[in-house]
Amino acid sequence: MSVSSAGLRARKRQDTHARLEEAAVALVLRDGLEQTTIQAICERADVSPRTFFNYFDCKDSAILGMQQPALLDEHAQEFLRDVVHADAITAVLALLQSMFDLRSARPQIREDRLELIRRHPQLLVNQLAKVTQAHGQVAQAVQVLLRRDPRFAGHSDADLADLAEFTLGSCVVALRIATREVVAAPDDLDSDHIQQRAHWLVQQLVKEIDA
Amino acid sequence: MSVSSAGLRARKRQDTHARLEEAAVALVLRDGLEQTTIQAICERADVSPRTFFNYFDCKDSAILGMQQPALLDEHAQEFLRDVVHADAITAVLALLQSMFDLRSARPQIREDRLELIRRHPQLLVNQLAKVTQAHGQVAQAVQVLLRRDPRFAGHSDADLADLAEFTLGSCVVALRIATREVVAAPDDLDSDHIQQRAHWLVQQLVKEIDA
DNA sequence: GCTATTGTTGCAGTCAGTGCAAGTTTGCAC
DNA sequence: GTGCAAACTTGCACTGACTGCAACAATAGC
Repeated sequence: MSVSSAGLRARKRQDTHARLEEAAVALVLRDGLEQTTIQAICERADVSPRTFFNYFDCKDSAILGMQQPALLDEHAQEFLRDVVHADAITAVLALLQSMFDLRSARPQIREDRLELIRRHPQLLVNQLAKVTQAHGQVAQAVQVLLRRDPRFAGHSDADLADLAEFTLGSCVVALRIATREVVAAPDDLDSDHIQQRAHWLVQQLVKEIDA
Repeated sequence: MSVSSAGLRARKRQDTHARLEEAAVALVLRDGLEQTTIQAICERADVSPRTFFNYFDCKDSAILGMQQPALLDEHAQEFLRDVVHADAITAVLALLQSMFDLRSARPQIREDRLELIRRHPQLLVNQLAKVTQAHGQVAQAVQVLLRRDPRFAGHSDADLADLAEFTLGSCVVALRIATREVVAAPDDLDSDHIQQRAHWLVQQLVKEIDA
């Protein structure tokens, strides 16, 4: 079962996907976020502008290599079904990192993406915001996770739903800030560092509340 | 100093502003969010489409009556400079509510807005997200607030900046969820209820972290 | 090879949002 | 009230994201 046995169609799809990602990253790095049009990306990737939207739902998704929203839902349910973590925060942070994994791409693309995040923090804000919006399916997966925790046994479904959404939202914010911070210091790029920093942020929040 | 003494120019501006808000709310309520175009809003408000952008930066802002982002910054600094609250979370929640005050409009508009939030939760997500993005000035105001708290005296500026942004982000999420929840139960519409609910969410988050 | 499925593309179109320049209205000082 | 400067409105032309549709091309599986 070598890679080439995956079928011609599937390989072409992967290839086009990769070319679009590469083109998006390279052009935005060279010309800037606003200056790069989808049309330009398509020319470089040698596909029709219309085809672009068969692979990504918007420009930002191509730049950061995010999957389509619908796929995020499935991924979330699958991920949280099995994994057992120390606490819900850790589990959700891990989920988010697995959705939006800066390590997954080829080294060159990865380095370029980090630079793009440095130059355009807005990218991270916009893309991570999508996780929150994604039909609430992700939040629902978190709710299932919380229900397994005996400390939340007494809560109503409505309370648990709100709390799940809030947990997800807060983790998104923490991960965004932590990523930006850690990315700014190139030597420290490490998913564990990002996670630690995000976790630290949540812990500090505790201190603000009961004064 | 009656209202009419405010100058003709200022009064006309207020009037146009109000007409645009009314038109946006009425049309979205009647036709739906996607179906309502800026052009239609302008026709109803009897102004040119080009003029719309002298008052709002996008469609959603008109629908919910949000001020321009630049004004939000000033407001935040002013608000947090004087007010002293029990804790930072409470202060930030109060700030956000003052920025985005569902009570401020005329009764009819207000009721319609609540219905629109019920029908299109996305409105709240998108608009409150802007607060986070607004040039970081709002986050900076929160940082000043945190620095006044002796419990955070030992932190570096970088830590404090991150923590301020995280605090702001979490409060935005909490307020969004709490607003949607409270708005869904029409009898309970009360800013205090929203604030209590948001505060409760943050408190619950604490319980998730140290398992 | 034949056929159903899947992917690509061009086309035509809607709509948000921007810059510019010309025209109009208001504020204000004299 | 005259005249000038500032603020506001408007039309125009434009860019660019994004969508639906229908024709065409390529692949998979038999």
